[in-house]
Amino acid sequence: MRLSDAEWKVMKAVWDHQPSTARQVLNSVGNDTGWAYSTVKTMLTRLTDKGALSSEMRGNTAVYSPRISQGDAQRSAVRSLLDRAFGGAMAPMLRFMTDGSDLSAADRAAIRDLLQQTDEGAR
Amino acid sequence: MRLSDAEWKVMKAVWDHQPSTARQVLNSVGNDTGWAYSTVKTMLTRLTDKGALSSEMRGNTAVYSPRISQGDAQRSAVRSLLDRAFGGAMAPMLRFMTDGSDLSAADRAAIRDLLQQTDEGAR
DNA sequence: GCGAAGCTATTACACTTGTAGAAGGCTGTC
DNA sequence: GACAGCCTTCTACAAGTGTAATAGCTTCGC
Repeated sequence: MRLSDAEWKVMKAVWDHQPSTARQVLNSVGNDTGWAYSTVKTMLTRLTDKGALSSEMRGNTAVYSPRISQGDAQRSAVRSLLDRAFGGAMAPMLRFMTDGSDLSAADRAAIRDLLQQTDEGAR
Repeated sequence: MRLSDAEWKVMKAVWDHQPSTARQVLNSVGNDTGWAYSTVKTMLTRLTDKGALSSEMRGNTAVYSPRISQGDAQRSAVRSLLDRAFGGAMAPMLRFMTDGSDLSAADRAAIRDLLQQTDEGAR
């Protein structure tokens, strides 16, 4: 399951608050994105068609629930980046995560040590 | 600089062998992709327009060189995934990399320990 | 019961991406 | 010097993405 940028934003809103109506999603992401209601609705429809969400009518209003977990989506996004940009090799990707990151210097040093061990182990 | 799937494949070929002609790129990726020559050429033109490659005519043949380093492209791809799918938080992303990965069990355990420290540090 | 407000479904349109064919220009070889 | 082969540039087209307007149905408050 491949999610586009806009789809990620919508999915996050639904993961955070399940189930959600279109209105609720708009309230959640609207400030950030400036989207129109109908934009959100289109996204929700497309995500439902893709199988990422399920929808159920409650009265005359559709409520949407995730059909895939955030964890699965994240896992497959990482996997896909790994394959696309790093030839599937985990270690080099970790290495890039340790530069200029949000981790503390100590954390970064620790990761770096870990990677060195990985390298030595592979040799 | 955002690279699409196909663009990544082309860029990797050029990074591996600089500078490269369209024919060389095709030889490098053609087996894998089954692309036509003109497909590669289109990609190279688009990448040049985007500023990811520079091109220079050598005789009647264009040779392409990277204008951005593989490292920079990787870094920005990681950054972008981090923002899109993990709200910019490094630790959760690392956590997903430690499940079902190519790293050895020992490596994964080590990363897990590291993350635990990160969590405690943040508390 | 009627109007406002909210909901749905349909349609649209520009841009990006993947993929390539076609037409026309050089060049090396016989 | 003509033809094969390789190169370039132009054009195309379907699918996916971002973004939304619009039209018509429902419902709640007065």
